[in-house]
Amino acid sequence: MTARREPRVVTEGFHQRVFAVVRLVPAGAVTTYGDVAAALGARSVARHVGYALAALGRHGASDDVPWHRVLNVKGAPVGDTSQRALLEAEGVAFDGRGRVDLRRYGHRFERELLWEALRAAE
DNA sequence: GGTTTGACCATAA
DNA sequence: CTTATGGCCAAAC
Repeated sequence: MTARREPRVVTEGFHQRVFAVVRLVPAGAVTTYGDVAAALGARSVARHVGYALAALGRHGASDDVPWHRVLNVKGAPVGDTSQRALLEAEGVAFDGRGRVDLRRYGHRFERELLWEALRAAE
């Protein structure tokens, strides 16, 4: 019989869910592409998180999404240089190499809130 | 409608 | 530290 497909993470509402997760990150905290992906169920979709956020600019629906709080796993901003200024304005400190201490500023997603946000995004 | 390009991460050598 | 590879796409050209 045909092989059973395991549930995918990147489904039709993927972009919406990425945005919903990013919205949970409060000012003064940061997260990473990998963490967002993990919150959605699979770390390997980190790339797709990037794709979704890149698409965000095209769509112009980034009003509610604090995209600047998303860093790469090294704790460094990706892309726009204004990202650093935005974070510093929220009280996030950068080290000499332009990196953020993720252990200090990294946001921990709570399951309850995550559920709620994801459910609302559907 | 094929080819190109793009906000990434973990792992191995 | 660097380089290479694999991993669930989707929009623009």
